[in-house]
Amino acid sequence: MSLRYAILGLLDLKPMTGYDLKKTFDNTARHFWAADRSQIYRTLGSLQAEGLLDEHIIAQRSRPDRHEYRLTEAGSAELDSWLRSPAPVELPREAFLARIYFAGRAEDPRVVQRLVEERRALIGKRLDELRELEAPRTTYPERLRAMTLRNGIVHLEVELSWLDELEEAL
Amino acid sequence: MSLRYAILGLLDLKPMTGYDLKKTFDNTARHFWAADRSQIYRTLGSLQAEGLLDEHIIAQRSRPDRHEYRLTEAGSAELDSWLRSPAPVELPREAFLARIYFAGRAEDPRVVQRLVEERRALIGKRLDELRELEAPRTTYPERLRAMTLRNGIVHLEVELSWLDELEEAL
DNA sequence: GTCTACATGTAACTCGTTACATGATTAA
DNA sequence: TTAATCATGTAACGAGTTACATGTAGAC
Repeated sequence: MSLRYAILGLLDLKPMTGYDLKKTFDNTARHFWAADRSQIYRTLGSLQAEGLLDEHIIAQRSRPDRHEYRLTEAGSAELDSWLRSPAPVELPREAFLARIYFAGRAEDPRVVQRLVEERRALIGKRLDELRELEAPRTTYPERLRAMTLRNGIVHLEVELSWLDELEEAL
Repeated sequence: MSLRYAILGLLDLKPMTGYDLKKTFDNTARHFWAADRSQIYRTLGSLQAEGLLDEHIIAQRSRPDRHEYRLTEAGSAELDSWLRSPAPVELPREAFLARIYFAGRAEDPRVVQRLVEERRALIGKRLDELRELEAPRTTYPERLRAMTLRNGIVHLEVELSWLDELEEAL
């Protein structure tokens, strides 16, 4: 359950509302974590119930109130201990590779060709998106964040060259 | 829900029991799909209820009966239509990258160093495991399957070189 | 007049994980 | 005698998705 920690981490950078968090995930953290709005609100509720976040409500005219959250001391300690704990092994679940693995039963090679073309377009689009996220890398935290983006980029690049290899191998 | 289709795909290659499927996922499909035993049994039940699988029970002496499943016509058609349908976009959830992204708040650089070392060991081990799965690539279906393995290998390799880059960048 | 941004959430469902439960055979 | 392999599953929980529900302000 890393969404908890991703939220703590983002709120450590800057106090925010659920709405702001959703935008931040979509805009600047999308290369390593996808978060659903409904799950963000739910998780904010439980983090607050555990005393890891403080909420304060800011009234606005002609707009819904902002419910802004910030880390408590306990939240900050929880984030630290997570950072120092070993990262769990991720288990692969790649629906695209699953299709390729089983595509041999379709004798028509166009089945694979279509999958490959769709994939190439999708990956290319993602690559463009990530390249637009380029951020400064002067301070240490900035360099770390930039390197996670670099991670996404190198994986997408290698995926594209693997797609070329796949087409040649057929 | 691709586990359904991964199971249909594997049973198309060869009729099997839940137990056999678990071994097959762990031994030969682990580079693209991780499957849990309890979920395999549950999914076999629902696929059979939908008429996509036939079960036949083989009695054994001094061992539990084998419940062997094979594709029905409907199951075979379902697998085909999945192969031809566009693959959904995968949403990233990388707990390791999340740690790196937020690790800047720990001023001690050893926090990152330890994460990197653990990661390098883990990725290296996975790479060795995948390299041992090397399979024939003479027929068309074999070549496709071999290429999915190749996909796992190139991603692990690029991850290792990114780890080097990360250490240098700090 | 239509779309986007702002801002909140709940309910129901599906998918995946962990823990529980059983028991014989064979190889080291 | 201990561990691995064979073989079945259920119950409860946790994580993630989809659909539902509401309303204003400002830009084009």
